Amino acid sequence: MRLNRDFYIRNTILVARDLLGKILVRKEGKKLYKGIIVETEAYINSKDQGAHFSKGLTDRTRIIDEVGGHIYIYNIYGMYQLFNIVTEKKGVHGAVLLRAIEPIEGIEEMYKNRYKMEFNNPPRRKLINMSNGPAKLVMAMNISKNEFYGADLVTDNRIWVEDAPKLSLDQIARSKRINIDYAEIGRDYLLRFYVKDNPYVSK
DNA sequence: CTGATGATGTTCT
DNA sequence: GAACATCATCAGA
Repeated sequence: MRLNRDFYIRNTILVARDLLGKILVRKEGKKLYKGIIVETEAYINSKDQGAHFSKGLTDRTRIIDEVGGHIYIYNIYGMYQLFNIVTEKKGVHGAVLLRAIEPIEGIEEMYKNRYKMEFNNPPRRKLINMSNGPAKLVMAMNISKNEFYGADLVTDNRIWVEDAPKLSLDQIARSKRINIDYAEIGRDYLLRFYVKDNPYVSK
């Protein structure tokens, strides 16, 4: 079952936590890719200097004004794109960054997307490296800003999130977010969530 | 295994 | 002109 609007329009931190264990599904023609979401980060209100929208929206971030469930993708470091899910009601700003997934279906195709190489008995190291980071999972699932900026996970037929049993709190760990040391207010917030002991969680 | 470094170009000041 | 929600690669231990 696809997650519906009600899931996404809640408090951003709850959405970030509850996305753990859910299944990100990407359909590309006849190919189907699925991965368990194992790591997320919440970006919250205007006091959170780590959030791109802390000083108001720009052309890059305009979609964050939309109702929860829309996709916010942005370019970073010239060569990468990061995937976020807009949260909260329309007009309330919040987003969740997906930082890692555990591939469970379409693995060989995802491997080709990721490495531009045939899947041929690869070492475990390379399987883990397929999607254990925010830009890596975007490459594995062949998601691009051009095609997916502003798409709606509640209605789109190329991408959505499937429900799965809720994880227990003792399966979930929490920490500071990665690489936002520049944010004097916000860098110490415990807004990164990940599945304990899952090998696909980023290093 | 760890830490350092360079790649690369859009966005914002 | 600087900053950047990252990754691959390489040197050293």
